[in-house]
Amino acid sequence: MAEEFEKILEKFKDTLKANNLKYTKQREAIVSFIYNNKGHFTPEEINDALKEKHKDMKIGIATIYRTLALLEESGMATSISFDAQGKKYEFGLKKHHDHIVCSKCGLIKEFYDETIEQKQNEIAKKLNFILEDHHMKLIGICETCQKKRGKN
Amino acid sequence: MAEEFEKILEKFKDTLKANNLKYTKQREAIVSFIYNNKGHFTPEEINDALKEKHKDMKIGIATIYRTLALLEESGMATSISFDAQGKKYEFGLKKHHDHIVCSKCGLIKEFYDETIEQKQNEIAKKLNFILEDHHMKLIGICETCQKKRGKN
DNA sequence: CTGACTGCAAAATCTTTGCAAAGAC
DNA sequence: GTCTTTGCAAAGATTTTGCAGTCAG
Repeated sequence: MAEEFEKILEKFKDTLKANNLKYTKQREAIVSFIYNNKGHFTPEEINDALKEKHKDMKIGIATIYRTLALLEESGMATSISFDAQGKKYEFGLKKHHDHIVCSKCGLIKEFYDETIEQKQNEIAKKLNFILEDHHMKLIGICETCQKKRGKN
Repeated sequence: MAEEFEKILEKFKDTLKANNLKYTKQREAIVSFIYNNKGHFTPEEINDALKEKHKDMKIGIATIYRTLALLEESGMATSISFDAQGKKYEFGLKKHHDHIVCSKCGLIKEFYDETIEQKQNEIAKKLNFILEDHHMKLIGICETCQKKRGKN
């Protein structure tokens, strides 16, 4: 696992170098945070977490946005808005997966289904699209919220 | 088709009545626009279109937002953000469907696939969620953009 | 009439940008 | 040294809210 992160970092450095960009503490911290906290964050959450974690390092929300945009452009992270209002994104370095979100508590779980992936390809072909990517989000009520129903 | 719209309007009026809300020109115009222009709009696009279409009627962006929220709450319309940055929503009164979006020109096509729908139910069950809804978005390059590749 | 609705403009959010200082190479 | 990055604060963009007048029931 540790070596996987090394590979990620290498790829990140290569991308930077290839584009005449610089490797900075802040950028490393952001990539590292995203990698090590596989989850779903808003830019602000990342900002707060890094401020907390690296008290010595200066970090600003603008840098988060800029780095996130950079990562997304280079395909190393993806953003998905889970809620039209809430503006919650996912930035992840993981391999492909889809999401199911609890409409009560916001819990997000991930899954992967081969059948669906194949079907998606068929559909794209039928509609004459070259498929590049996809996002799927299921919305439901999670186990916990089913039990304590009546609340929220 | 015309009678379908009548039914929609009836349902809308019923919902309003049931909640002690009023049936106004503005609300009708918005519902009507959404119904008759089955497509994908930003609130601002709806606002502009209505200003253009009903020059006599006053309409403000706040009303659009308020009505859209109302429609969404009552399940008569849904919003999906197609782009984390772009904040583009869909508000539709149609029956369920999913989307494929062209990454070059933004063209949106719709589709429906029974196999995927079934799989989604299975997945939700396996993860102990009660499935309520889902959104799926495929991203690719449409036929037109494939032909004029090199551009953007 | 009464209470909900509307437009407007101001406020609240969220994201991007300009700029001078700091840092990577 | 040179050119990119950074943080900050200001600017933009998007969405929500407060309010007094207007309108539906």
